[in-house]
Amino acid sequence: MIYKKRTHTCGELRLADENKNITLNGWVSKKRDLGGLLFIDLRDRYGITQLNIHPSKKDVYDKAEKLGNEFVISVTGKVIKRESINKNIATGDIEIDVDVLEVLNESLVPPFVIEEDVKASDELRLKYRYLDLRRKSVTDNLIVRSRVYNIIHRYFEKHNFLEIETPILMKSTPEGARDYLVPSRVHKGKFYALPQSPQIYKQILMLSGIDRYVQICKCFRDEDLRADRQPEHTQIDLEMSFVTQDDVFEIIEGMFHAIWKEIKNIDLTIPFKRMTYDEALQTYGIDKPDLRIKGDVKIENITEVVKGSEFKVFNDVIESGGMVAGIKLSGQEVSRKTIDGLTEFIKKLGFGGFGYLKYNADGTVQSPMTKFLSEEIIANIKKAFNANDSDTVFILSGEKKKVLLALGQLRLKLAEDFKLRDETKFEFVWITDFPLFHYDEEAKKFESEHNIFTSPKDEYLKFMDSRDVKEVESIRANCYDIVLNGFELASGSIRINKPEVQKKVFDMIGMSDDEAKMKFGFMLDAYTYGAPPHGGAGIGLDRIIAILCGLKSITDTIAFPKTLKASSLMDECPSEVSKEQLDELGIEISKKE
RNA sequence: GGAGUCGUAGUUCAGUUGGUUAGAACGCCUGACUGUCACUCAGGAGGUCGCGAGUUCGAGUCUCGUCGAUUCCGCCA
Repeated sequence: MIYKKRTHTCGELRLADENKNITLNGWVSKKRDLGGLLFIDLRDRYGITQLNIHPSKKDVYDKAEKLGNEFVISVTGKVIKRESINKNIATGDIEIDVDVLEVLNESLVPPFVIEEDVKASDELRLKYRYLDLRRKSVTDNLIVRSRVYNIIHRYFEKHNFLEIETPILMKSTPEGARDYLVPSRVHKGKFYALPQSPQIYKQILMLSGIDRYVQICKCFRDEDLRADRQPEHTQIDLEMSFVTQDDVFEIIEGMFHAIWKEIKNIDLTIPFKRMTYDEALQTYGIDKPDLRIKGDVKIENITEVVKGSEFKVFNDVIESGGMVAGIKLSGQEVSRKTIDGLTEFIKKLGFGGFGYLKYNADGTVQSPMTKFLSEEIIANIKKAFNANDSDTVFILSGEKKKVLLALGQLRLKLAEDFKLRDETKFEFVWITDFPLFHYDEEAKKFESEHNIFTSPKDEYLKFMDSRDVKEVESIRANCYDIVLNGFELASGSIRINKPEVQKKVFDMIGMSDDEAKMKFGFMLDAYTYGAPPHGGAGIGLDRIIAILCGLKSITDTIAFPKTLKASSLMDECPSEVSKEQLDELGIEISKKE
């Protein structure tokens, strides 16, 4: 096909280009026919330029009148200054006085109008994703994503990392999430798994002396989805040898600094804040605290303060080893209606309700608990929270962890309802020292909190042979997360590199030698040939892009996302396959009852 | 696996207590219009009310099932 190729893009021309003879290629975005005078907005991914079709050029005008939206055209003409300028678009000072118009392709009427303020449902947008991607707001996300890839590649290259691809077809391991399986034709009845992450490969690369590895890779998990969970997501995967936790932190902090500098022109403060898991839980009631929340909205343990009160609810809880704790809301008007709403919220979390103390501006105290609590205790609670008049304190009592988690949720709810988040901030924080194991009451056994290669901190090695729940659950790991604005962005650990420690972990979670050998034999073998100390992390790229683009969901950071039922509405996958294909694989589909 | 919400014109939605011919806006088509940029104005076409049963004299509306989208819990790093 021969046509006039563009000399400029649709976002490029300015008043300085006046009188230039140029050619543009693009899509008809909008036609405004004033009868005799015809304007066309021509769109490409760079922007929009207005075309002016003058009736004196009859053949051009006749052609232009027949154009529909989304027709692909090539126009040649002169850049002229507009009579009435449009301040809303970058090219708004000029327009093109069109001399030649070629239709490169026609278009059906699109199922929805392609405009920034799109009215179509998500379902329709996904079905016609190619049309949705013509919208600037979606394209812009992909542009940010592309730039971030580029920054990452450059950053790790500069720091001497090797970018190494690991297999997409790998061995299925039943630990962690459910695997996506791929049947083998050559080995009928056997299956590959798609990687949940390249964890095992990257650790093996460390044994190979690769020393610094990075990869931007796809990870697959066949689990039920949520708004911000896709069946395949992208991870910045890295691993380093001869390092401590601090070395890993430094590299990752540098990466975030580089990304924020280049994309947002923001100088992030590094090193990031650090907080242990226990501190996060006790202060914020969650392992991914949102530190953008203004005011002193923290959890205070007031078990000791209310000891010896007349209040039976508190006394029962304290007697059974529980806790009384609360959070403070500063300087907000708390109405009866607010209390009712919050009570409803707390009930959903499995509590009967909560107590509250409203310290009024006039010095009086409003609370359903005044008749049970002495003036002294009420004053001491105020002191414990460092509360002022016009502050409100919400109090929960019960089993310790349950109270903390509920107050954590209440904190987020208050932040939402009273708009306490400073949306301009990027609050990074490392959460460290996670527990290594937890006891599963149902299965009656210990389970790994993180992946099974995470190393225990040296000072807890003494508990690795214990089976006392308290002792085992007290073991802390060389394990860390990066949390940004309440979202977990990255997770990693210093790995176990001594076979005898690894064996203790397997023992703890009840995995026999035979079982371990079957599942990870090759890996355990590898670790007997001189494994260097090493550690790393996996960083969620989709979520980083979502935050950089101000999106709530990761869907629009991905060119072709899937729905919550893991299907793609555009190409209609997954789909059935032919009997021949199944026969080749030796697979039969069992009939549903 | 469980719970909730939604599904009506090409699109986004309205549709009263179950009652005559299912409406609006945008889009689309036709016509008019020389400075629009959400152009304006006049006219027109366009419906398997997701699908399948049931209740009823009568179902877009009520019930059950099913499919799809979506939100949450379980699950998942």
